[in-house]
Amino acid sequence: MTPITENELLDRAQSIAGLTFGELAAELRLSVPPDLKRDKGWVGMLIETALGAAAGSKAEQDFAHLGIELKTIPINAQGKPLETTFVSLAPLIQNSGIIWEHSHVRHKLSKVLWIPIEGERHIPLHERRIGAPILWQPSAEQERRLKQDWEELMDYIVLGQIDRINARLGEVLQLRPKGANSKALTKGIGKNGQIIDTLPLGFYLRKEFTGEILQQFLAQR
DNA sequence: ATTTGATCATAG
DNA sequence: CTATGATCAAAT
Repeated sequence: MTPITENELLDRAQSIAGLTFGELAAELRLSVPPDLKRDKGWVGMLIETALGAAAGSKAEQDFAHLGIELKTIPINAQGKPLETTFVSLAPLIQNSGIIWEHSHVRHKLSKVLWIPIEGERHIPLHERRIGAPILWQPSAEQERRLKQDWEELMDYIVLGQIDRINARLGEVLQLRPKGANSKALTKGIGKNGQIIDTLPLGFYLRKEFTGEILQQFLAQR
């Protein structure tokens, strides 16, 4: 049952707020793993299922007809993010001519339904609770910062400087490995413009940025 | 204690 | 491998 309207999606998200993972999983007849060590995406799938997102879909956004991307975000008791947020893989080849306006990062972040979830490891997984949903669109200033980082990071990639990339670059957006392990390889552009084997990289939002989003909405409540 | 780099499961 | 969903854990 996929939500037809934005309000329907929001209502459904509101209705699961306050539930524990155990309670929601029971309703959906899903089993709760002991922890997330081997099920890192379990909470995301749980929430997707509960809200009617197409499971395992390859679509650009979870609710493409609504133009909305769904993201869970683990928070501590103070409401601050415990992890960075993966956005999308970075295009390491055939990327000349790609501009911010047409980027996957911008598209995915154009409208996000954030579901804060309790993420502290001392709370048993089945007892962790789901928070109130936040429907967010980047402000002009937030998008400006995202664009600035994206352009800086893409320059490294396009100009054959992948070897100089690390997670310290970027104010709000960073590039980090995104693969099965450190042996997973993909094609990239080398120092002399040649094709090389290199680690796949993904764009991630820094915790400070997502923390700002959460605060922005807490302040208005 | 925090951040960077590494890693896990699944579908196609 | 790419893309979905992310968190783990070694290094700092």
